[in-house]
Amino acid sequence: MTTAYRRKKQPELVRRTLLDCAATLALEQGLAAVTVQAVCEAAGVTKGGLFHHFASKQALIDGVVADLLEKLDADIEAAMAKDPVPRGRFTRAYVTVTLDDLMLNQSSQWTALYISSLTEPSLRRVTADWFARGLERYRETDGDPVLEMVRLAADGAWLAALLRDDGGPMPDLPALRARLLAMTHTA
Amino acid sequence: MTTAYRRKKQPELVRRTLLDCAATLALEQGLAAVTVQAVCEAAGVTKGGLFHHFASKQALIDGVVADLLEKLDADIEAAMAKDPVPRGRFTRAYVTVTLDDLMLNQSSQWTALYISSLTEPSLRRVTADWFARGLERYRETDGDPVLEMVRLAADGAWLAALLRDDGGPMPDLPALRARLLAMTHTA
DNA sequence: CCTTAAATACAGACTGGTTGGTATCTTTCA
DNA sequence: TGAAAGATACCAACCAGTCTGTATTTAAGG
Repeated sequence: MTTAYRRKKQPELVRRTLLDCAATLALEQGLAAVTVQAVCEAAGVTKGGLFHHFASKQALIDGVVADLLEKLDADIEAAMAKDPVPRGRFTRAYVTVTLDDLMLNQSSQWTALYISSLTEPSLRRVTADWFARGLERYRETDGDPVLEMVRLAADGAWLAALLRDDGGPMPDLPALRARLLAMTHTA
Repeated sequence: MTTAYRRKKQPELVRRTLLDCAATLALEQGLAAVTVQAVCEAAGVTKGGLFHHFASKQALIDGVVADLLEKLDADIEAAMAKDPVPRGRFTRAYVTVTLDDLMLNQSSQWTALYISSLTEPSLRRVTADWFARGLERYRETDGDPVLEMVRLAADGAWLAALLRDDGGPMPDLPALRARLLAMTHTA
């Protein structure tokens, strides 16, 4: 870890690396494995370095979750921009973003971390707010109970993907995706 | 904690209490709050007592999850016994048990703990096995993609319920239940 | 039935290791 | 040169787990 003196200083990159390593640790070894020391080691930085960027471990975790939700927001809005039909637009974007990510990576970057965040009451609040905001913003076009059910099914698929690597059953994602999207038009 | 000498010894009840307290702690304060000391204190027992009943902390957690899945199995089989129609029977039982529990308790006994178990890779395997077993056993009557989607939606509702207490949006459960059950018949 | 001894069910202090966090120093860059 | 970036050493708190001791049950023998 004495290497960081020699390499060119890129604080923004170090910060990102710390966030990524924390997320990866949570994903691969569980939330309990996300210790400050472990994150530092994975990122090739010492504790002094980490605490220079983040005031506390909680700040680091909060940063990871904030990053996660921010990226999710951006992806959803990008998907919505391509959709000309107002009705169910948000739901389609939600389904698309969710399932496409599950299909691309055999281990979703977010899924495990997102689930982890649900176990910690403080982070639960952040996540709950995110959902409440999204629902309220698009209530007029996506308030239909059928659309709500479609989104719930996408969440369920998200959940199932968590268990995929451990031998859990996995639905046919492309077929599920097509079915859910079709339901948003017939509603 | 010197009280346990005076009170009548009921090892089976103490064991149950320890399991319940561990589950409650995970639910209300997050998985990180489930320390051996905290569980002991909540159960009115010292560490010596806890480690008399459980060989390790992991054994305690495993016991909690095993209890959870066992009860879930029993509830599902009871619901299936009342259903005369073979096709989709398992899915209907799954939906019924899941949503009825969510509707009864404002904070489901299992939900948080079940989610917590997903963050720990070792417990993830147990849960994945449970799902795989259930799916394989009832593949003939409940293998239809529509039924699968119905179960996923129930899982999604389960997830949403976790966020309910923190201000998250909550679907109309009775309506959702009716809709999902109806879909198992038209499939 | 009463006594007694083994087995069970806990109490409570203690330990080695790990945790998040801090204080201080060194290097790099503008 | 001065401020940012990071290293190193260190600490108090806390963790799971162990050890030894004590009270309570249980069961056998008389």
